[in-house]
Amino acid sequence: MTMRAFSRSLPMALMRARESVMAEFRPILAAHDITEQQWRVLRALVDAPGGVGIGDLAASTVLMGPSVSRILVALEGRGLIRRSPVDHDGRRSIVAATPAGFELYESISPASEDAYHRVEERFGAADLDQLHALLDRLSTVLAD
Amino acid sequence: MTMRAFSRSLPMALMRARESVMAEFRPILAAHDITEQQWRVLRALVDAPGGVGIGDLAASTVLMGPSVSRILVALEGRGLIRRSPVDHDGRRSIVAATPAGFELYESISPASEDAYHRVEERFGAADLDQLHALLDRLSTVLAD
DNA sequence: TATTGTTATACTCTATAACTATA
DNA sequence: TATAGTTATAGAGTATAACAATA
Repeated sequence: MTMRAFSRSLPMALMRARESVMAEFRPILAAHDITEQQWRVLRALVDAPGGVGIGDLAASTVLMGPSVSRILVALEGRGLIRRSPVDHDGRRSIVAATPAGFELYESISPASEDAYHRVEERFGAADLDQLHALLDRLSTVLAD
Repeated sequence: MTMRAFSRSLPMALMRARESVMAEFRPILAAHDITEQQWRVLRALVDAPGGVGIGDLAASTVLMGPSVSRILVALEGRGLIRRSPVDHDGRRSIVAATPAGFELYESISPASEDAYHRVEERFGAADLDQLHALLDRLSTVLAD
């Protein structure tokens, strides 16, 4: 049985690719004093203007519950998000971006879009579509 | 200009895919009491039996220098790697896996190969090849 | 002076468990 | 009892700067 070379490691390939892409995005986030994980949360909230439950938020951002809790405290402290109680269930709460949160998102978004387009330009739009499709399917078939 | 949906984020897609794949590998590493990053280092060393410089090791494993330093201390403490001085340059050292390091690698490797084959089976060998090709090219075109 | 590698520091996230409040 | 979310804790990595040794 032939051993796969180190470079054929799928997790490594995915990580290297992610690192390469994030190198384009990281300076933008750093300039706005927001971590990658905080940005993931903010994006998820902007994408769901009606608000999201905290458990769902953790799942959609691929973050642990405790991490989400701490991130929400930080974002709340900056006035970027707010929590609302849920009727008939005092355990839950719904999180949503505040106007300031949307504003921060909008101020970061153009540079982020530019970075994405630079990637698209260098890599090719068709290949990028194909890559997205493959990645989504990989995540889907491996999900239990 | 249409906003890309949250789910179209390339870094997110790469991370989700990596998470899905790592879910297959993580229990194997945990069972051998080795972290993901330690495993990356060990694999890199097994892949380069002649040894590698520490700077090159950091680059090839996508780890920071200080992280590599600490990981090497840990692996050295378990007798899995050794350092050798480099002739004519007292600043450098070469790191290589010890027999115990190769042995640990060999004891983990079969389960790791199995996991990879399970992924291949569910995802399709041809698509996996194509994914690898796209990921490698993405990393290449974005490398400065 | 520049380079290789280690050490120091502050911050963040992971991962698990314990805990609180509610259902 | 089970669930949603927070808090506590231990461990590891990120990122940068400072440092020692050597070139």
